[in-house]
Amino acid sequence: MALSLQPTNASLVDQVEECLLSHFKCSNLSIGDPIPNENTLAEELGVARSVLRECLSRLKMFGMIHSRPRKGMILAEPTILGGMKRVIDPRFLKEDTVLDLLEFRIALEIGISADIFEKITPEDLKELEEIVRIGKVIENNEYAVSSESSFHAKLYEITGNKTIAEFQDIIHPVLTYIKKQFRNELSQINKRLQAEGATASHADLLAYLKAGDKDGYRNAIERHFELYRIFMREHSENAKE
Amino acid sequence: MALSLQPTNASLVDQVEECLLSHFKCSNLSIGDPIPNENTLAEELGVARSVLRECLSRLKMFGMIHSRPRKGMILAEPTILGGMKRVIDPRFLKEDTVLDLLEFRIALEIGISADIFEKITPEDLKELEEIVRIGKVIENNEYAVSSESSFHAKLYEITGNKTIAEFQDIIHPVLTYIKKQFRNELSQINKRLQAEGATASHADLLAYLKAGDKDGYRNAIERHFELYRIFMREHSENAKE
DNA sequence: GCATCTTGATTTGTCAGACAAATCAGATTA
DNA sequence: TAATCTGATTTGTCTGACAAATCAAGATGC
Repeated sequence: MALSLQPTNASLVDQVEECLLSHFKCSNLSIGDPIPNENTLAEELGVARSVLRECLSRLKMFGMIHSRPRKGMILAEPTILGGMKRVIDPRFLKEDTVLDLLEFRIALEIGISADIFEKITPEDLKELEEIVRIGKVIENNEYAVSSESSFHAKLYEITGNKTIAEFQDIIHPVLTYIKKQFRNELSQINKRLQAEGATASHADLLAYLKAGDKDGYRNAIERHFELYRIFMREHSENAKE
Repeated sequence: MALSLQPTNASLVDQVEECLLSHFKCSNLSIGDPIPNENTLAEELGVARSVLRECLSRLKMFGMIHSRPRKGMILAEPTILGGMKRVIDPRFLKEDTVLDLLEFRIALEIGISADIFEKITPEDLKELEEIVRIGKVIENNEYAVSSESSFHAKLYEITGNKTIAEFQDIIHPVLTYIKKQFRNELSQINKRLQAEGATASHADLLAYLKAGDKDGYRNAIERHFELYRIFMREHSENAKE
């Protein structure tokens, strides 16, 4: 084991982090393998245990290292979005970033259309029907928000892709924030769209899913999000002035 | 300021992290605002400075806190994907996760089609042309990989969405890993697809972009990734057996 | 001989205190 | 008034200590 820090002007913790990560990458360690104890690592790196522990603490945040007293530390699979979850909060982010995330999320949901059609089962359709049914019953109610989110969460779940599903879950607070923060603008645009008959409800989406109409669905899901697309366009134009 | 830790069985650092984050969320602090110095914070939380520093170190990793000697610490906007960047490496991840990321990335790129058509400029088209031209010249060369990635990076850039562009950048090593790791399977599938004429090259995609043919582009981009879709399908079927 | 208990060692988790380096504010001096 | 010096403050790093948990092995009792 050759752990040596590159001389930079970065803090020791940053250097140690980089060194440890690259060491783990190169040393063919796999998940579950034990790693040396803190004193050994600190000594080999030539830093104090406190510095090493700050670095280990970062890695533990990602689930990349598990530690138990006396048992020592082992490598584990990092939860890719685990760290992100902590800092994604509209209160921490600039408006630009929040809108970027909205666009990100919409693009992702449109992009999974093909995956959905490939993997959807009759059971999934039943669940979606139930969600839509409940959503209609409690329309204009506070619970409509929960129905809204369960519908989309279910779509993500159908892909069978844990990372995508987790992403949708993490980004959820951003969406509720946007809906609340820009309620007036959104509602105005929505009225215009509904007057034109250019909207697509969950029921419409479900109908295309049941019919197996992939192209129909794809157009509908784009219409479903057209509200936000227009909002973002108008909002960025207003911001320019 | 009322910083109190909830009694749990989590480590002190985890508790402090949660407490600090929720405190920052609730206390209407905005970007650039100074936060108390380490000794004060540690005292108010009732923990040692080392524990607090482990927590601050985590937050610094996300760029959420900037600190300079003597000047103290200030709040900053976290870089959402900053932490992710460090741990996304195929060597750390299980195969399932790597394939999830591939699917994630493909879905995202398909999903941004509408955004691209909305925002693309003549200059963008010129750049894409140049990238495609270079890619053809050096076909079957090691530099083809670099052309491949610049083409897609450019597409992401056109969206004007920093978060999406950064995501593409971060996930890039995963793709090169997959191409290398599953070269044989991919090449077999590719031959079959090319025999059927079911592929779509960068030149094809560019042609649709230049023609402003949105539907054509969308179909082409799906064909462009069909190779990976088939691979994932076959791979997961093989894994079942 | 076997099961149980005790003891000691190891490792992480937490704490306390110290000093260096950088930087700022204010006093001092030319 | 301008430049310099001094001291204080804050982060960055180091050292040492102890508690708690756990495991291994030896000791003890039957």
